[in-house]
Amino acid sequence: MQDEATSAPPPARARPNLAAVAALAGVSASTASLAFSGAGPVSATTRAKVLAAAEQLNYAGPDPRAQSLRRGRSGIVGVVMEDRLRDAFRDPVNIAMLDGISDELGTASLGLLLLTEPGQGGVDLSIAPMDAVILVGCSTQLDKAVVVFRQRGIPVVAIEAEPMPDVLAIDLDNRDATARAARHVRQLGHERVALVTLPLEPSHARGVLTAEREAASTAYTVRERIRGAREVFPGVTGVVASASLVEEGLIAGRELLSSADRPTAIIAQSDLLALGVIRAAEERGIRVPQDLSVVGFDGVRIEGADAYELTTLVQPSVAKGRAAGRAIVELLEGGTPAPSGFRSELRIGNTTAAAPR
Amino acid sequence: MQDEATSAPPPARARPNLAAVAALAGVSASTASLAFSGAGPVSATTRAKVLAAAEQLNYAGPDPRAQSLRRGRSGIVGVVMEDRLRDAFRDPVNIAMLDGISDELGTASLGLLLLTEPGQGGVDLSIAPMDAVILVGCSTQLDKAVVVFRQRGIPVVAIEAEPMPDVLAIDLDNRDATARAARHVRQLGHERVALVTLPLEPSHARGVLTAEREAASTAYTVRERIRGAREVFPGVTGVVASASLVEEGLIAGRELLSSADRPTAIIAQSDLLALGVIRAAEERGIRVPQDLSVVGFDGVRIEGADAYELTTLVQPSVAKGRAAGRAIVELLEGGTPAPSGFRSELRIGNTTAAAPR
DNA sequence: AACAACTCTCGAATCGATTCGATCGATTCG
DNA sequence: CGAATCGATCGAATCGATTCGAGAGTTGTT
Repeated sequence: MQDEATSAPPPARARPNLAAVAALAGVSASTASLAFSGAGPVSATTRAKVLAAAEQLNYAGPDPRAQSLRRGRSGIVGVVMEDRLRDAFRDPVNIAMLDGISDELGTASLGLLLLTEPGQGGVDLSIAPMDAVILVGCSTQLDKAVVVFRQRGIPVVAIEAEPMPDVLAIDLDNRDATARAARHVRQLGHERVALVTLPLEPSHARGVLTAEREAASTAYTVRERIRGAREVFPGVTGVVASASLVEEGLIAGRELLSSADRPTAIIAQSDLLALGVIRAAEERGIRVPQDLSVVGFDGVRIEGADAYELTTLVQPSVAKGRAAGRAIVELLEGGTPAPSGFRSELRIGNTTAAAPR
Repeated sequence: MQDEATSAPPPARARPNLAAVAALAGVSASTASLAFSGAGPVSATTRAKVLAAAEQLNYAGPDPRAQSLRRGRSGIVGVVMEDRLRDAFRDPVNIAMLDGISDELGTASLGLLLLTEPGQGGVDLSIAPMDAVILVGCSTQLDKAVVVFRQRGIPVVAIEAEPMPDVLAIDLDNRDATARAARHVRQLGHERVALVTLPLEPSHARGVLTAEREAASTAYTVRERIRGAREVFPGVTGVVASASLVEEGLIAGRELLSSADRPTAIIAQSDLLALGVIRAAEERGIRVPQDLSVVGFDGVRIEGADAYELTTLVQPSVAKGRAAGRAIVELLEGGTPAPSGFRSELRIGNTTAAAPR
């Protein structure tokens, strides 16, 4: 690299392109393209010539980037998760959903680009070459990004998000389901009830669930579930966890169970949190369900929770993901899929019982 | 859509492009480009004019697909996982690694395209517009894909894979670490030892670990760990699990512990498998560690394993991922990062003890 | 006043492929 | 035997931006 620029730069063996292959094969670029894509009549001999030339030049096939531009499709679907990956993937419910998504996308030969909400230093959401986007439990903070998607004509599907114009919703009965669980608890005679919620803010701050925080929050699912609980226990409140983890449920449980008139029932917004609460109870010698009833959400199987069969709301996570993936595929094919809503089912286990007197 | 093709097709309001914006702003396309990218001197007034025109036309900014082609970069890094996502993400060790990867990639504004091995109906590995690829614990089945990557000049980093030319290796001391664990077991006086391995084949078939299967396998990590165990217990064998799951460890454990002269120590290839083995022991009233010693691999924290502190090989998963991500970034910047190797550390817990006599 | 230096803008080439319509021979049909 | 048909191939336009070198206009120096 230190010699002067000579008139003829060293061959530098640039990567071959379709034109080079075509030239070597003695055909036009259009024919060579046809030979690779198979979209058009090409004689067997010509195709063979082209492939031979490609081999000779060490050509790997049409450049995906150029194809993207020309076809206006990159074959990539963005999946935007609210949390840091490390948090999101720790909850089996998210994995199940992602699995559903990837299943459907894979069938349609679409790649899955993992993205996290902006402000976290990740990729600028609007800069990636995506054909469509799936928003997973995202806050309304994404408004700006959604506007860009709309401008670009990129279809957007949102799983459990605040309804937005031009965004196809895949919803879950968060509110109603929680209300059903709450009614179950009330029928058992509980009156002192507390919540353990998922994070309310992007900062994932722990702490008491205050009216201000609640009002300021943009976390749709969390608020819906709180509302559901309030339908049955109007003034109910509780604490906010910083992630859906057993460890976090433990911390929340300790806080709730340390007070003098501790609750007799705790409604947690995920099974992991619920399990943590149970651990906190065990620590203090509080028996579940005799002294404390605990309700979860999700209906995932958790290793190590063998002693209990959690009373929880079983949600169809994989189906949810699958519906989102399916919707994306239909949208990309020009169809107009209908929004869908999924129902959770209250599964009564052995972690809820009549209130102690 | 049913009317005849008229001479003048309806305006159809095509999405605006940079040229349209430039025209409206009364500047050239090149100037408009500069105004957006900021890579060149543009007067404030001109920039304002361009941005105003963009707003008026509802232009969302330069098309990422076109940028990819022109720049020769898409900003996307593929991460190829061996398993179905549902399996891969169930093991915290993989999540941790992915977290390390995404951390480094995010810092460099690179997107993370999740891919699975071919033959699973997913995206054709060589068809996605990627700038680089990370292979995670992949079998040598990927040879063909790697060839294509090389032809395309796409750098490849492989985590715990069979060494391949032109592929940067991020390695773990699987063999040596397992040997160390095995020595620990031998020092405790164990002689009847069995293995519970991770899947040997892409089919993820369960069953006995036979010499034939082993020889035919392309699962590098699994074989290395087996070899490590053999350094200490030359003829040792065992059973193959179909995934890294507690449930699978349970199945494997049942099989191993049902035989008349059951092993006094079991070396499992993951902590999840080890925990499953312990559960199998509990089922049969076999005490750990008094009657049975169990060793794991990974050093992950597992919910529900509180009763035991697993003797295991703690591996730096996040660091491994981070190293891979870092290497990718360097490679894309034209650097030549060195391959790296990570060491696992034997952490002795309370699941191993002197062999029963 | 002439020249250098600097700032801003533009034209044209380029990235690598796809695709539509036209062309050209060869075959088939009436 | 002329015309219609069909298959194979090619040319040229297009996708949407980036970038290099050149040119125009302005300011500063001696």
